[in-house]
Amino acid sequence: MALVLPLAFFERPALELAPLLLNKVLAHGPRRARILEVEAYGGEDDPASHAARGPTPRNASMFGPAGRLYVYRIYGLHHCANVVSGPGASPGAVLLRALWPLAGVGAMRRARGGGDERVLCAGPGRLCVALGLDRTHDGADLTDPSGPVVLTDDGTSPPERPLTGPRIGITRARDAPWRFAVPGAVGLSRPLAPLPSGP
DNA sequence: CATGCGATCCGCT
DNA sequence: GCGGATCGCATGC
Repeated sequence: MALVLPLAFFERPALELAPLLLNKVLAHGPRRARILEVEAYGGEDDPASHAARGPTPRNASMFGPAGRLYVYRIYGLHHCANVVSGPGASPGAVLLRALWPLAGVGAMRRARGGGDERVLCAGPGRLCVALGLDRTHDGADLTDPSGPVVLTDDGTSPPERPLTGPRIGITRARDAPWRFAVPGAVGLSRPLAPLPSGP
């Protein structure tokens, strides 16, 4: 039984929220997919974040309440979807980088013009096409059960030891290991090695 | 007002 | 591996 996550769940900084989003389920109508890979983006303190230089019409959602979607267009053609973090209206968001298709796979494949199950949602731009997310969903309230897009918990816990590594494709703050992924997951946007040491 | 370039994907080489 | 597609914003004249 899948429960829509409450606002309180999102009321934490992006870096803290990011690993907790792993294994949660994003639903857009009949299309549902499990979160496999994310990246945290902060506020003024994070030079790689869209929020680093203050609010604009494009990134306004990052400066609003937590638990909303922040969807933006990149390179003129692709969309990227983020979960806005908290607390309150402090800027920050978690970029969704890869999902695993759970339901509505036919619709996803149609939207993307075919493709292997493992590739449908493997990448920030791809998952937006597969789930049918674009700028019109910017600001959508993920905690509203009657809204178009919701984030649910189907009882699968986040991994105790998520894979971590540097964020992809950025030019500033390249060293910060703010990318998180489910260990052993098939269908990541790019490979992510486990930490070299462990108990 | 002009320019540059970015949290990307795909097809061809 | 490389380049093309192509939008919105930030920056600098």
